[in-house]
Amino acid sequence: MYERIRNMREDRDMTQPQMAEYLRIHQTTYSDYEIGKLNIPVQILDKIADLFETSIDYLVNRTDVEKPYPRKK
Amino acid sequence: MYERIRNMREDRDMTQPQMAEYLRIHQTTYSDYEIGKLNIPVQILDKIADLFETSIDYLVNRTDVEKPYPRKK
DNA sequence: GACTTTTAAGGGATATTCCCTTAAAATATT
DNA sequence: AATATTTTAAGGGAATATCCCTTAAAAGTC
Repeated sequence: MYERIRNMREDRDMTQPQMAEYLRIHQTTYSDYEIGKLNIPVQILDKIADLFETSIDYLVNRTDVEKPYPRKK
Repeated sequence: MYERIRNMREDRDMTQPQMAEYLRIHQTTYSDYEIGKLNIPVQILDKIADLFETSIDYLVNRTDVEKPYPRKK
């Protein structure tokens, strides 16, 4: 379901437990997100976009432009 | 909470019932979103970004660039 | 093939969601 | 400036979704 997030994670050689720790959630919850079993809350997408240096729009397949607009604040 | 969404809606002279109809949810649910009482699901943000011709990143205050990323597909 | 690492299924207590009714606030009309 | 109308938000509850736990299944290593 969220192929892009999975691919970007693997590109960075990160495991689901590592992602879960960064996001402060359980590994199985993270797995549920990647699979698309659960909706990913925007707060989580926000953190993942920061980590991968991209936009939420890219993560959720709204655009093919990977590079984010300048980060606010 | 989601000042930006509220402001963009008002800029377009749209009411909450109109937004709710477009999103196919109840007006009170939409109000809950704008106020920040409820988390806005990404599917809803997606539709709002389309309607306002901007990005999810802009809607949720990740960037100050209002114009949307090139739309996919 | 056993061992380790990584990912996903099953299941359940709890938290959240969404909508309903209704109230309050804002705006328009006379 | 009172009243009617429109717009927005509070309270509350049934239904749903979430998150995590345990455990199992894949995938990778020796």
